[in-house]
Amino acid sequence: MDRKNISKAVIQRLPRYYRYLGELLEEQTLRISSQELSERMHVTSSQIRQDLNQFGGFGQQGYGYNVEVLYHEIGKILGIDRKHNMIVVGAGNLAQAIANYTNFERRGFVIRALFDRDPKLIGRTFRDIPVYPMEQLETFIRENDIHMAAICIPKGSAIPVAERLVSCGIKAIWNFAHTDLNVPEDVVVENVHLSESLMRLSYRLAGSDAKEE
Amino acid sequence: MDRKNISKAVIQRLPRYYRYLGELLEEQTLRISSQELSERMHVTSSQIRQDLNQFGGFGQQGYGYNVEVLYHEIGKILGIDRKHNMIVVGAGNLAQAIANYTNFERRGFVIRALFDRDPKLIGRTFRDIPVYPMEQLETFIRENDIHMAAICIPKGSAIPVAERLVSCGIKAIWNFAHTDLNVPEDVVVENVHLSESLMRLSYRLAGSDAKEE
DNA sequence: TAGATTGTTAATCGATTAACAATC
DNA sequence: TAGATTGTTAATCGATTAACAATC
Repeated sequence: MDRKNISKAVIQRLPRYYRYLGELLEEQTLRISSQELSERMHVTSSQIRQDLNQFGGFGQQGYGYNVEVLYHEIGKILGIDRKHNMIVVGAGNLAQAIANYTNFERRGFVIRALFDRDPKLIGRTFRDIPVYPMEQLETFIRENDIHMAAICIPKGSAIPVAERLVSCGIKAIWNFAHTDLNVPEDVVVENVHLSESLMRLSYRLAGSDAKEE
Repeated sequence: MDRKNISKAVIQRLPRYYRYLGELLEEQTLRISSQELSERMHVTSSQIRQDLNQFGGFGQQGYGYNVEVLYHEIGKILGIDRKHNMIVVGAGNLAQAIANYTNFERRGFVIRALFDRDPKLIGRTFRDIPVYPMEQLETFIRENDIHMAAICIPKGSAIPVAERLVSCGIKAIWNFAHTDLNVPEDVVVENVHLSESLMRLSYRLAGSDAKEE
């Protein structure tokens, strides 16, 4: 499957399909048509069929899609059919929130350690996940088959930390620091810029006020 | 200014412009051309000019843009020239992270209270922000001019909580629960679905592996 | 004035939707 | 077989980029 030409817009939507299919699975729904799913998700059925067909013909004419099959196929596409060993740089509130959230682990994302420079945090554990000093970052990554890292530290140190992560082979960075990272082509970065998200909300709030008047 | 026809793509980029202009301001840069800014931000200069012109002619031919003026203009557009009173529903790790992050307040987003149903959390404070019981939600919102709320609770209770928020006049919801909310037209929702963000990272990681081979 | 750079129109590119033949 | 619904092509719509006249 050549993923190079899958558009960003489709990838953006893929996890949402996965979530809705998971809900259908819990409701023990066996099959669903693009039409029914489109009503639930508030998107067009055309888009659903178009999106899914980027990856293969998962449906069946006259029947629709088998919920369980489609759920697992999308899971495979998203790479959550395998285990991902992760670390989190930073051990503050946000890092703790991520460490304590058990659902990531259910999806195959296993957090092996947190790293912080604060001596008060080093040695503590969250759900049995230990906090180590920053000095041990590289060694731990190399010795524990880690290939994903979350950055949950203030923006000032995020860029040098990203460089350290890249230098010891990390290929995917989940970046919560309020800055853009500059990484080599073969490293992927997913930014979660919360301030920007909040500003977009505030923009739209201002806009909806204006329209009311 | 008619905001109805501003495209989603532009709004998505607006806070990022704001961030870069803030950095330029800190560096005491007085003026910047769309060309220079495009190199810093890795977007086309054409897009920058096109985007900014949706809101007005902030630049000057032959000169470029005055950094300070543009910074404040975008701030106004984003609605961060005024104060927004917020509450956070939930007082767990994620809510604490949000409460402790002082930068939101610097942008005008003032968190007035957290709400939780856990008696162990009620009465605690984070940066002087108190945690109240869920029963006081409506009264507090009505009496303290709150018009934004963050939802940081498990998905099971997110939908009824959103309904309670809407019923007492909340017009903007920052939703961290892993579910979609169904709200009236005049209420805006900004979703932060962390699991989905992580899955997109994992998808791209898998894709970059494939390309290497 | 000459040079620089915006604002804006036109051209291109990509994404979404509509339509329908294929097929279960 | 008849009905339903996909997979896929074509049409539409929107967003990005290129180009350049306007203008500081």
